[in-house]
Amino acid sequence: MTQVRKRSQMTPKQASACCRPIDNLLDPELFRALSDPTRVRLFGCLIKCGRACLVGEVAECCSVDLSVVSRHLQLLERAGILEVVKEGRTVSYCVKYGVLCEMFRSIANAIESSCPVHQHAA
Amino acid sequence: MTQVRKRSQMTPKQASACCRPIDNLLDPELFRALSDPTRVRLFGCLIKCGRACLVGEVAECCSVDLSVVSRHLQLLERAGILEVVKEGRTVSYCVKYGVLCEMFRSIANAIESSCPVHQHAA
DNA sequence: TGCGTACTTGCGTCATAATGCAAGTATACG
DNA sequence: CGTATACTTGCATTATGACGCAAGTACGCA
Repeated sequence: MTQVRKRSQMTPKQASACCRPIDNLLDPELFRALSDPTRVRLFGCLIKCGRACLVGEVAECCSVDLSVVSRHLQLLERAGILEVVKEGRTVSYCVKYGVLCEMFRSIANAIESSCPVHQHAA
Repeated sequence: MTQVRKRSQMTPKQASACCRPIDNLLDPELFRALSDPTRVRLFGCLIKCGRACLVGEVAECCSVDLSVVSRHLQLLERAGILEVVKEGRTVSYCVKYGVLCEMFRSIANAIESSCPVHQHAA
């Protein structure tokens, strides 16, 4: 019996070697961007606002310094979940709704497809 | 016109005051658990393995000390995404697939329902 | 061209967190 | 009982990150 083991018999080390959809989806950088309460609060405001918002506007949601808000928004943009729009001396950020939805759905699907119970159903 | 503003006219501060499904879903603690590369690697192994794994087994996936792995797994368990099973002197962890799928799907749905384009369609 | 507005960046401080080693605990086994 | 196994915990070290203040930049406007 030299064939591929059933997944339930694999060691975690063996499992780590086999490539699955989940491998490219669990990005620590993305999760890190959402791991700070202040940042999540700002992000939540933007999501619910539903339009591009000025840095100064967003800063009103929180009691932290404007410079802190500026850096948080930059970080969320670098994480790929906010889009920045610079016009003259103003800077606006808006949520990349499509990217976010697709990302979270893909993660959910990938996890589901790795679930042993789901394998039975398939 | 003292009625509720259309969402596209809200300031982020006003938006922060109105309660949406997304409010209780973006949990910084959850994301923090997935914000460390080593932890994500261990978590990925468990997801792909599809069964309960011993701490020692999981440690083979990574080049870090066993004590570090032990602590990472404890943290993921406290975040609610791993389940711990203690039997005799062994300790196993397994992924809470259902919880994870539902969580990520809920986030995706909540974000989608806050998307202005989605509002048009509704 | 001088001033105000709207951010951004440099820097120091404080807090949190990742890691390894060594020691400790708890259970199984002979 | 004594010893090996399977972790867990204490502790020191080092790294990362959040924050505020102050200074800097970039643009618009009179």
